[in-house]
Formats: sequence, C-alpha cells, structure tokens
Amino acid sequence: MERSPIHRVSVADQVASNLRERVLNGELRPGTSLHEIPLAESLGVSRNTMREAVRILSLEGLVKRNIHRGIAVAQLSLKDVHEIYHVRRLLEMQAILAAKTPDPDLLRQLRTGLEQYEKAVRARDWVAAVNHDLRFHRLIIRFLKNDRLEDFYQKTIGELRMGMVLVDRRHDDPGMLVPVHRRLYQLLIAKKLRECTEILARHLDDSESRLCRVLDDHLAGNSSANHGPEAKARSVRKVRSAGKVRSVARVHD
Amino acid sequence: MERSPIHRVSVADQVASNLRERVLNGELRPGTSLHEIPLAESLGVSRNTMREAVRILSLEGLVKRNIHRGIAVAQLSLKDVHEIYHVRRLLEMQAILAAKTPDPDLLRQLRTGLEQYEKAVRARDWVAAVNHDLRFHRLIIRFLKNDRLEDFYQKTIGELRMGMVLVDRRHDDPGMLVPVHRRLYQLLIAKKLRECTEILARHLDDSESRLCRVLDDHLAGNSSANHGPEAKARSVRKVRSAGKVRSVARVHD
DNA sequence: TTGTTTTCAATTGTTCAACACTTGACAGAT
DNA sequence: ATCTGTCAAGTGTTGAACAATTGAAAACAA
Repeated sequence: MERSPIHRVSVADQVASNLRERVLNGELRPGTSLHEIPLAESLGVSRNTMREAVRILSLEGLVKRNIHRGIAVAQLSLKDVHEIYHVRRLLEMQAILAAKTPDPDLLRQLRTGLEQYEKAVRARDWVAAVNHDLRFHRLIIRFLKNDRLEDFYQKTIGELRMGMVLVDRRHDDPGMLVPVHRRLYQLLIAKKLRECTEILARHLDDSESRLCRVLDDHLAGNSSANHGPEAKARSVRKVRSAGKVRSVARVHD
Repeated sequence: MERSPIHRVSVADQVASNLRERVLNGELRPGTSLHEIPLAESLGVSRNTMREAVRILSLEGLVKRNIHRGIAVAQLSLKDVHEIYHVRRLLEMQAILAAKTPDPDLLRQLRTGLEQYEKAVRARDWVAAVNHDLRFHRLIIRFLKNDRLEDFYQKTIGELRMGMVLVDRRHDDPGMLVPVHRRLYQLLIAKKLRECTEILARHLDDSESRLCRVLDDHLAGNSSANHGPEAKARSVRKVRSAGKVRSVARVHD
C-alpha cells in the first residue's frame, strides 16, 4: 500500500490521519471530548501541530469545535442521517446512470470486491464486511469520473461511519446485504441501469431507516449518560424519516 | 448583515475569510505565491494564526500548498472547469426537479433576486451582476433542502469564481444572461420542470464552453509570464470539452 | 432554602522566538 | 557548459508564555 515516491507528508497531516482513523474505527466514540494537550502529548507532537490536525478534522465534519469550550467527536442527528442518505441516493443513482459505457477495469474491481465481501461474511469478519460494503458503493461513484464528487462522497461517508459505530454488531447482520449487492452488480453488467437504480434506492432507504432506528434508540437510551450540551428535545421517539422511506421491507431473499 | 449574537469568531477564521474574499475578488490572482510572514504581518496576526487560516483555504481548494515550497493561489485547469460544471449540472438540475412543491419564500427570493440582477445590468454594474447571477443559481440549490449539498455547491462555485476572475470583462457581457434566467424562473413557477432543466443544461454548457475558451486563451497567452511549476503540455489549443458540450449556440433571445 | 455574585481553576486562543529541514539559486571548480 | 557545494530564504515544528473565556464551586444575600 506504499507509494514509491517518498513519504513526504507533514506531521500535522499524519496526526490528522491518525485521529481520523481512530474516529472512524469507533475508538473515539461520538461525543467524546478531546483535550489538546493530552492528545498532543500522546502522539508526541506539539500543541500547535495538534491544533492544525484538529482543524482539518473539524473541516471534515468529524469533530465539532465550540470556541473556548473545547472539541468533541461529532455526533450525528437524525437530520444528519437523512441528509447524508439524500446525498448517497443522489450521487449513487446518478453514478449508476453514468455507467452506460463502463470502464472494464472498474467492473472488474467491483466483481473482485464483491467476492471478497462474500468471503468476509462467510468468515464472520464483520469489520471487513462493512468495509467491503462501503467500498462497493465507493467504486460505483467512480462511474461519474469526477474527483470532486468522489471526494465529497467520501467525506460524506466518513460522517456516516461515525453514526455506524454506534450500531450494535450483535443485533445487525452485515451478511444480510450481500444479495442486494450481487443483484446490483448483475443489473449493472446487464445494462439494466434503470432497474439497478430502483434496487439501489430501496437498498439505501432500507439502510437509512435501520440506522435511524438504532440512532433513535441510542439517543433515547443514554440521555443521562450523555453530558453533552445538546439536551434539547432531540431524542424524539417517533422515527423522523419513516414517512419519507419508500419501503422498509427487507429487500433481498 | 451582522448577526445579533456577539461576534465570537476566532481570529484564524476571520483571517481565512479575509483571504477568501481577496482571492474570490481577484485581488489575489491565480498563481500568486503567498508568503506567510508578510501576509501575517500585513494583517497583524501571528504566523501560527496565518498558517491555520491558510490551512482552511487550502482545504477549500482556493490555495495550493507545496510542502516546503510555499503556497500559491490555485489555478484552474480545463479539467477542473469540466468537473465543476459537471457538478453544477448534476446538482442544479436535481434541484429544479425537487421544486415540485417549492417553498414560496424561496420563489420570492428568486424573483427579487432576478429584479436586482436586471437592475444591476441596466446600471452596467458588472460585479453586482455576476454576483446576482451566482446567487440565482445558489437559490435554486436551496430547493434540495440539504445543507451538505448546499455547502458543497458553494465550495465548488468558489473554485469556479477563481477561474472567472481571469475573464476580461470588456469582452464578456454579463447582461446577456438575464433572459435565460428569466426564462428559468418562468418555467419554474409554471412547474414545467423538465423543460426548465433542459434550458438550464444548455445554459450551463454554454457557460462552460465560454469559460473554457477564455481559460485556454489565457493559458496559451502568458505561458512565459507564468512561472508556476506546471509547465506541462497543459495549454492544449483544442478546447477539450467542446465535444461534450451539447449546444454552443446562444440560448436566449 | 433559594437565588445572586464572586472567585478561581481549567482549557482554549494567540503570540513569540527559536530551531530543523528543504529548496532554489548562485558561485566556483572541473 | 556541466557539475557540485554553499547559502540565503522560506516553510515545518516546537515549547513556552500570556490573554480570554467558560463552568462551577464558593461566598454571600434575601
């Protein structure tokens, strides 16, 4: 995974990458408040460098800065989840439609990715499975052949992953989604793009409502444990996006 | 334009805003190399604060950092322009299609904005005219009701404006575009959304090819004056995106 | 007890001065 | 003319300091 050119990245960027990874892994859970000095010392860098790194993360939406009050790992609201899935639907469906003359190499990557996905599920390796799931969707975005859209999509997925670290893996079976992905791939190579977008839309709607349920339970669950400054009427019991979701029924099988 | 809550913004953010404005105004032209110490002293802030501000701008794509080599105001390539217009077409057309049940307040803003646009053109105030042009499109994006998409659009338009500061205002008539915008507005309130997107697509294609022409001339023109580190075979004479543009003919009148 | 004011420690925002590291250019040697 | 070593300029990073703000405890008043 190393590039042949020399590493040549600034320390601040490396620190940012380190933090980003830890946030997306769930090691730093949403709501965790971060203190500059301990963080800087833990990585052996100065406070200024750490501040630059934190600035990067905050512009990516992974941490929230409250001036003079500190920084905390961002926490997704239901509105955030809804927005993010709106973005996903829009970009991924457009990407499918842009696959009329798909890059053969991309199709190959999609196929091998799918195989690895299935293998990970068979091995009960949920972490790898989720990664392959997200990678599949990221590859789809490549059909757009637009670096800006790809970066934006990636940034958005990053925010989403912060919400996904909350889902209890024991109550959620990532392998469940393999058949949908296989179907998407088959429709894609069969050039049935319209139908492919329909399946994709339902897949995303399904995914959204499931995440919303988990998130809603979570917000209602530890409202006392959460000492953050957002004790508003946020933990609505009613699943907010349920009305917008076209189909909550399981898609596959 | 001041919010009622107290100013409470960090100095670094204010410095970033200052630089951003100057870049988008064209006061700091693309390719200009920026030096931290003079910049910091000119605004009366420390070098660290200036570095934070520059970090912000670089993540917005307005300046490019070359490690140990300095920073420079970013310069759009033809590929960048093509990508940006791809983004615009995608988002703006989807926004139009999302205007089936439009917010009345938004429609009103669109109308008054259009009137101010026309007034600015009659007053030969090209700067205001261009601003009203861009504002019209930004309002359209609001139909999507999605902060993330709106932010991304705004960031992308920011990059585009950096390319637009190169166009020679004497050879370009911003008033020319008023009729198209009026037409878009009329189709929008008439709920002829499909037709509206068609006009919009042609408008954007037209705008793209015109900007590409200007940019291409510019890149070819001062290849000697440009001491930047990108002396590649970048100044292709052939307008790269001409093949993709559906219609170069004037849209209005 | 309850509500208000004061104090204070903790943390962030900002500055400053120094040093390490890279780079581009220039001068001298071949 | 080409190569090589030197060097000034500029960026990357550090550590320490001070200013500004906040949250909450402590002191006070009703």
